[in-house]
Amino acid sequence: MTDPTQPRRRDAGRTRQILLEAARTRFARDGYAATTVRDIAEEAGVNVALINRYFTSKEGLFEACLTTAVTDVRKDENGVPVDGIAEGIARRVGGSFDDDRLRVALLLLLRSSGDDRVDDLRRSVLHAVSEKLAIAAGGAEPDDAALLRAQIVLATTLGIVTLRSSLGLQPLTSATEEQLLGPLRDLVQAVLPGGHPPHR
Amino acid sequence: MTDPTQPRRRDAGRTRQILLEAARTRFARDGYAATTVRDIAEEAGVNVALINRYFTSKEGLFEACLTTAVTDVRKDENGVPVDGIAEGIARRVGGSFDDDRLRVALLLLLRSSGDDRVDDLRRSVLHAVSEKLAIAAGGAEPDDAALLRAQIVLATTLGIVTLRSSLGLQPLTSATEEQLLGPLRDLVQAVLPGGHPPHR
DNA sequence: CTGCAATGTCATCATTTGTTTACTTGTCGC
DNA sequence: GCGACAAGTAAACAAATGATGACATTGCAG
Repeated sequence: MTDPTQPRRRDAGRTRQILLEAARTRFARDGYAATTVRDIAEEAGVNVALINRYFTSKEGLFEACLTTAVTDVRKDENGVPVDGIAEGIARRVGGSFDDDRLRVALLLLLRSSGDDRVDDLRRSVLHAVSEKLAIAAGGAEPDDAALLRAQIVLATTLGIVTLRSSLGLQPLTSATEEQLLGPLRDLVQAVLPGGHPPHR
Repeated sequence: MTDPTQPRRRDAGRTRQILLEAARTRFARDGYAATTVRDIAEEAGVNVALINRYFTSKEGLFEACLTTAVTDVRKDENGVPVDGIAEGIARRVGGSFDDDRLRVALLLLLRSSGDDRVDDLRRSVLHAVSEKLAIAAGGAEPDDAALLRAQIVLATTLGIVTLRSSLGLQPLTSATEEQLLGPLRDLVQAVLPGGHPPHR
């Protein structure tokens, strides 16, 4: 009675991936504590016990999600041209749906499970991102002032993603990539060194 | 055996306030789901059952917290001069400890309990803030483009508060109000109308 | 085909969490 | 003082949650 057209098999790696995917979206959207393992299992269409089988615990699953998010962000960093920082941010926060994975990754970096070690990971990744940003804008090894400016731009990016995805604030949420580009260009040019002279 | 020097009395209003205060900080720091009523009661030094007595439920307590946050934000809006927007933001996100109440209020506006009605409140308040900001910058009734720019500045503000309080990202977290002022002045002047010409 | 390891399911457990109920203690008008 | 009501306490409950172990099923090596 089983459908022979479907190549459905018992594949541990596949269900592991499905679980990871479901967990990523739920953790990113609702946060760690508000997401139950049963929620994740149901969204994945998978038995609850498999979470503990493949990831030891809810904590372990969250850490695995964060690891994939870190990978996504790191991979994305490499595609950043020295110029076009504003364009990159606009695409990342407002881009089409197929870029949604990166937005989920960014949201995940804002979620905490309470585990100190995992929090250190989040912090270090965001710090690395701001460094890359500062270098892309300024060139050389950035000092604290340049890093601070880069982190302010990063704060803008994360703030926009948050307000769009979890608040639905209008018109920000409906703004297209093109509509975001103008303001973001002004912002990046003014805040990061390399544009207009920073101090008057 | 009770200490007569202490004017300690059974004061319903007082314990209600203590509960509210404790709940505000916990909800703002850890989020709704991650905060238990027992946590709040312990931090307040008060019996758990009193939460339900005075606020009906955990939801009710959260709503009360949000109401105080809304009041704080609304009150703060009035003190905003038409110029000095950047100065205001710098003071709000990086100001001395006695201004901490407003930062807690801003964080609370980012926390969700899952209740749609309360979420509408959060949304409407943030929308009102961005409107005030757009008007302070542009003068007249803002169109969508001006509103969008104001909301981007708001996103920056909320992003900075988040990265400082819940991530401890350095050097952003240690930056003083004065150190934040420069970049924020550049940012506000470039993003909001009224500074340099917005489109080149 | 057959055994056996891998994969998945089911039932259940111990805690935690929000809430309620019955009770005790303090406060204040009289 | 005293009694009635307000304020606070303690115990307990039901539901939810993360986790576990025994059992079933699949699929592949031999």
